[in-house]
Amino acid sequence: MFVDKNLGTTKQKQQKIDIGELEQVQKKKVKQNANINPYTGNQYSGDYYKILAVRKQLPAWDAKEQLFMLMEQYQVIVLQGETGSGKTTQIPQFLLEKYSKGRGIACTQPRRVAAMSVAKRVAEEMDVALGEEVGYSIRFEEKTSNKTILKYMTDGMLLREAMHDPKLERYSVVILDEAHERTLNTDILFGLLKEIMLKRPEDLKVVIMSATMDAEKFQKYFHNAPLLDIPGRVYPVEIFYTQKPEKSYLDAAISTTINIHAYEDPGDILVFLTGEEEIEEACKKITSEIQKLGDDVGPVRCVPLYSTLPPNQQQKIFESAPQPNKKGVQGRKIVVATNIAETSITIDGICYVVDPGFSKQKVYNPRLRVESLLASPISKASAQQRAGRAGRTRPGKCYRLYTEQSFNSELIDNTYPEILRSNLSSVVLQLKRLGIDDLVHFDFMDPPAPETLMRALEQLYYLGALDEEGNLTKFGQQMSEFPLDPQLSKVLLSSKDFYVTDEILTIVALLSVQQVFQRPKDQQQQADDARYQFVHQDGDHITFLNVFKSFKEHNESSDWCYQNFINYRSLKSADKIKAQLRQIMQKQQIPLTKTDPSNALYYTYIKKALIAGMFMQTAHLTKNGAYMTVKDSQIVAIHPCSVLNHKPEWILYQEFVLTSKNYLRTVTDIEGKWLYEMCPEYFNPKTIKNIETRKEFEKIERQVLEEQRRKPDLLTVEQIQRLHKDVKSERTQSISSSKSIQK
DNA sequence: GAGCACTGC
Repeated sequence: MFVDKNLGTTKQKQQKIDIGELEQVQKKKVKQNANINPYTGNQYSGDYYKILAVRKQLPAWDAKEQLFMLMEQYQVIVLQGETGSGKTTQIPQFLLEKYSKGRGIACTQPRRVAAMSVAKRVAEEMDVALGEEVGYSIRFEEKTSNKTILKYMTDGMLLREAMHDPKLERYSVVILDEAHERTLNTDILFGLLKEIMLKRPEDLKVVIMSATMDAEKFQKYFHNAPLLDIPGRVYPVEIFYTQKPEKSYLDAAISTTINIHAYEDPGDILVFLTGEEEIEEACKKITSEIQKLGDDVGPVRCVPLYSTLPPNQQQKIFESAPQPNKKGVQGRKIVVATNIAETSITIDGICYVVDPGFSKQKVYNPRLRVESLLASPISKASAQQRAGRAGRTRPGKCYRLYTEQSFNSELIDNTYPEILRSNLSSVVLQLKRLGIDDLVHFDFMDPPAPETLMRALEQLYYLGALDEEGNLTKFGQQMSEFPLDPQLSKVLLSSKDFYVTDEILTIVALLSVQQVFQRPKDQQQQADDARYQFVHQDGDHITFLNVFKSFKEHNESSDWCYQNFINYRSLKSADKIKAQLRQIMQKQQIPLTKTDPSNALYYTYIKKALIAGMFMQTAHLTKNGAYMTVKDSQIVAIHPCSVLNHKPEWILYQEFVLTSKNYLRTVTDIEGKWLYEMCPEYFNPKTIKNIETRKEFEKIERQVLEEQRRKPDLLTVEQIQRLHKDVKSERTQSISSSKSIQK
């Protein structure tokens, strides 16, 4: 039972006692009749005993007594177990026997599917209905009830809960699973739980569960917590290295794969590459090269696997190897995948792994405020994980396309945790919201660079989420309620001042999903033609809005999407996100306001609302025809995928991508004057490095001052309000604050 | 006229 934190103390005590008594009664019952499920009071089904017999074979069962012993003595323990040990399914069930008095047990997972599928499995094992005693909680789907005592959830979800239940009082045990993955959310939870444990020494236990690497680091971080080691159940994997470094890992991967196919025993192959383009090329080459070998080698089914592949194509990796050829030579399945096959998707029957040693990784440059993707060498832990994929069903082999020496001396032990590779404005806002004021002294397992934290604080200050002292403002608190980048939260909260909440909800939702437009390689022209009908000359943001409106007019038809090269899944998910965001707006009593699309200023309002949050991401066209970002003076170009076919003097951009050049992706035509009017402090000409841009702002400054002298009361937001006499005028906080800035 | 690893609220 998850205790509602709003319950009065007496009531809470009362409830706990009741449950305690209930358990006593249940225990007696169990003694009387071992066939009764203590959680439901029903008789166990036949399946229960069958599953129980299998469960008892899992290595986790041998550790049960030791687990209880350690839990008795310590508040936090580290549990290390390989795949196949049963830790994710069994440990939480063991803990239910002792630690669910009056409160629940939470077990976090980095991914939604894992939370869902594990919950389903455990409900079966416990012989209860999913969503009753055992449930799960992920974004858009809460499958729990007031009976739920064990809840699997995404780490992000637990963090959300912490915002409204700062001591996580609903839980008696919190288990952080897959801790070695070091997701952003898990890392924040580490620090948070460390603080909460101090406040709840008697009634909170914490279990950190991880694969083999890193256990020592976790132990040390949690005040030398004890380690419980559970052996895995995996088959040995033989590792091979190359004698010399390879010139091209792609070529080497292809030829190694062909050699395995030609000379090794039957068994499927998994090849790791870095991205879509490489994977498609490799699949094509492998297939054609093997065909050239004729009937002496077996037929192959070579399938690509990456996340942006549509689900029906992803399913192909589960199809079996082709039938033997006419000479009777066995067929083989070859999966060529990104890192998605390292953690997220498990394919049975893989016996050979080809590991070139690279993956695309996010890197963050705080000085340029740019996140980019870079193909980089993997870590030892990652290489180990990849090799392990060959030993899930029988002994396997792993071919590493680098030398043993480079494995030992060049690969780092563990991939840098995400928190060291990301823009942290969202994280900082969350921490502030969780009541952590002193970020510099917050106990991060790996503290981010001070410059990254400074950048985040600075950005949040400019957005109005923090005051001069770095304290969370009321506005910042509102921003933190949204599952969005702080900049987009600001856009959304500002949209009501410009009477375009619905339009902005749509745009923000679409910006949160990937790939609105499809552009298959063999139909690029058709895709571009189809896209043309949605194009709005002001740019990509409003073009997105047009797509969504059209999608709705066509009753969310998937056929219509297919015919128009629109990603149906993305739009459906944007629709869900939009509903969730609208709900959060309503919950915070932000008025939903609107403008008639025929109003001459309709698009101006939309663009001004975008500027309200995105003003830090703007660029100015210089005389030589190149764009320069307004504040950092970086030379940039509009990405060719943008619908903008002219070069406006000022643009707002959503994303800065560093590939062959500095590109701005998702771009909209704006006016320099609006920038100055809306954020005069930020665009004060004295702060602008580039001379041309500075001179422009000086011109604008003079112009605006002149206008204000003539009509001292004229304010942008008020102008708008006058046009909306029908809408009840409401002096909100942000209107008055933008007024005070302008004076 | 270029190209998006993977998650998540």
